[in-house]
Amino acid sequence: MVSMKDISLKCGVSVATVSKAINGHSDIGKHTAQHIRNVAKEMGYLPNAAARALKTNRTYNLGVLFMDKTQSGLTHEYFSAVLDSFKVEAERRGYDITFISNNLGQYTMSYLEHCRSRACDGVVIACVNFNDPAVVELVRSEIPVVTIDHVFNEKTAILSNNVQAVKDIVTYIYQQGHRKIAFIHGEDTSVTQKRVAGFYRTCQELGINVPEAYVRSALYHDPASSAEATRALLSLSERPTCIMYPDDFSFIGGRNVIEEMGLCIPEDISVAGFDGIYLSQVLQPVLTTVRQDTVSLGKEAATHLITSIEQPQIAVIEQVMVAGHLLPGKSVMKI
Amino acid sequence: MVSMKDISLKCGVSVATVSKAINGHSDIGKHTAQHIRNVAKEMGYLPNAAARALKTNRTYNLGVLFMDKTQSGLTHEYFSAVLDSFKVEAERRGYDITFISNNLGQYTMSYLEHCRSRACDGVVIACVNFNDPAVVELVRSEIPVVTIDHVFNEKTAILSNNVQAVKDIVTYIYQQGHRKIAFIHGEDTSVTQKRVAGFYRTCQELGINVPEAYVRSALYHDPASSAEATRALLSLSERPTCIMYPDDFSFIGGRNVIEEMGLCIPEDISVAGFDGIYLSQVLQPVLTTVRQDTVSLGKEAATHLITSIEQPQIAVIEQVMVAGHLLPGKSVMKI
DNA sequence: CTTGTCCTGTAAAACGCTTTGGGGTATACT
DNA sequence: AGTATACCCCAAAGCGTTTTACAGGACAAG
Repeated sequence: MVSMKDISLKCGVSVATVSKAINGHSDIGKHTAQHIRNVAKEMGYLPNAAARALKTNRTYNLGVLFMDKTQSGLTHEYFSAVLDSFKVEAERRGYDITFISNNLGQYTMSYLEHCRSRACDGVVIACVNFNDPAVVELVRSEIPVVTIDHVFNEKTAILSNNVQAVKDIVTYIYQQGHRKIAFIHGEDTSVTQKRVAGFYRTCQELGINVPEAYVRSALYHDPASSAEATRALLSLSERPTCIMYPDDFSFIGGRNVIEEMGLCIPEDISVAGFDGIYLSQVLQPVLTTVRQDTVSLGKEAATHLITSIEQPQIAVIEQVMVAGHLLPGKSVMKI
Repeated sequence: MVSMKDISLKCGVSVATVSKAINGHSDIGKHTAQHIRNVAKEMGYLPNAAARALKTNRTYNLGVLFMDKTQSGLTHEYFSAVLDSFKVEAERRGYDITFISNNLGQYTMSYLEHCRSRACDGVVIACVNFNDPAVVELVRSEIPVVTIDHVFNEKTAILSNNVQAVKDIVTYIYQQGHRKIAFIHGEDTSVTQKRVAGFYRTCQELGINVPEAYVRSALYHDPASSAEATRALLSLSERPTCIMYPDDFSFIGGRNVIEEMGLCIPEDISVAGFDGIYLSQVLQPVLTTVRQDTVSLGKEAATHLITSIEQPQIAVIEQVMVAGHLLPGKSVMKI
């Protein structure tokens, strides 16, 4: 590996000069600086990230804490999409990303310790159990953090506007003429709470009565539990005319039950999903759902994190709302 | 951040001694070593990865090159699953993982340059265009590399046994009594070639005649193209009794067409997928498919990569086959 | 001619760690 | 007692950068 020393030798200048030339400091003559840069490129010079990090305490490395109960936030399409967008923006700004975990080799280290040992410049947290003490420790630390879909008072949060999204889709369903709308929600998280609240409030605003039996609990990303909830809803004496699912994927479970009972979507029963994943748009009929803007979520997260790293003075703790986007589909019938 | 120097001061020994004690070198007295380790833990010491890397030229960082045409290998369930398993094994062995891309900030650097600048100890490559000169450059470099689902002569490859997998599922379909089996394959890649070859060979071994019209081309992960292929197959004068799809997800497109034509799976037409993703197992009827063992693929990749890093003398360039696993499902009818 | 100022460039220290090459001290062996 | 042998431990160099403090020269102003 060619180092600054090699360049300095070839150019007949000191390493200090090389460093400054490469980093564009102003106290090196234009001519010399350009020459040094040319030679550097020619020799295939690459900055040694470790050395730079050691000296400056900046690694240009962002930590990513992504994990769900099954230990794999990665296989969840919504989160992979957010992560992917985060990655793109981070790289555009010159940052690499590294996964944070709590066990490296024989060591068992906390998330915070892992970040510190790798000297991450900042961390994005999503898709984890936000009550985990190890997560809380990280959030309370001195390391810049942004969270996705969860608010901690001390750090910036990027939030999908779940309340608005639910409102939009419920309103749409209402406009299609539905008055008996059932809502299957996921397990208890802050996101779920927002959605449930949004559902009740919107119904109230629209003057829809919501029988207790119309609101049921299931699990995210788990068609089986949604299937069960669907079965319960369809066996009510007063059936809903439209069922909303925790997410597009879970809907598959509901769909199975509906077909099993010989009912047709949307003629006999209307349905709606949440997330707007690829799958939802290739189903027949196309699922009515609301797309979470994963691209913006990831990008906003990266932007805010990097700002709070590079310009701590202007960085503000805030909650950034990212709007969803209704995808009408064909699964809610006009009645 | 507490450093070895702080510990050395507190313990009244030299930093050299601290380093050796912490790294378990044998030439430090048992008693002293233990004491130093205790103090280190007590003071919350964490090794500085950058300093260590600078000195030893080992970062305990593995590069991951994952990307498809849409710039996001991440949102592809098969690859995310492989990556996730890779990550788990790498972390267990004490390695972090970092994504490799070709643009960091204003710099545009090749993959190889990126790896070198970050001093990755090794790289795993999957889900990319293996003809890309930048990828080839990386593969030909001095950096340890393993590839997934593609063979380069100079590096170890981890391969899902596509030939065997196709053979297994075709044989199963045959045993269910089918003789008119159609095969929709994905775009032309080495994986596709293996599968197509496996299909033809198995059919030949079983004595099945395969009309040219029964083998059709579509795209991976693209229900629309599979839908089209399905339409073509179903409009043949001599319809196949079973259709095999490029992957489980694409099958959704075929399924739509089949339902649209008022046909039932599997009574009127049998179908089979490939991959064994979660979705395939929650569809009704459960899809007959072959699960690619993503966990083993990721784990093997990590294991081989780390071995070739840590024990270059015993590491051998080889092709590791990972067997698939038939999931019979209910979508192929006994006839 | 002196002083001050700008402009370029340099020397050297420091970041935190690992490792080489001894150097003491105690124990064992002649 | 003298010498060899372990056994512990240390000093210092060096990994590739960045940065501070400063030096030399040119030039303008006084």
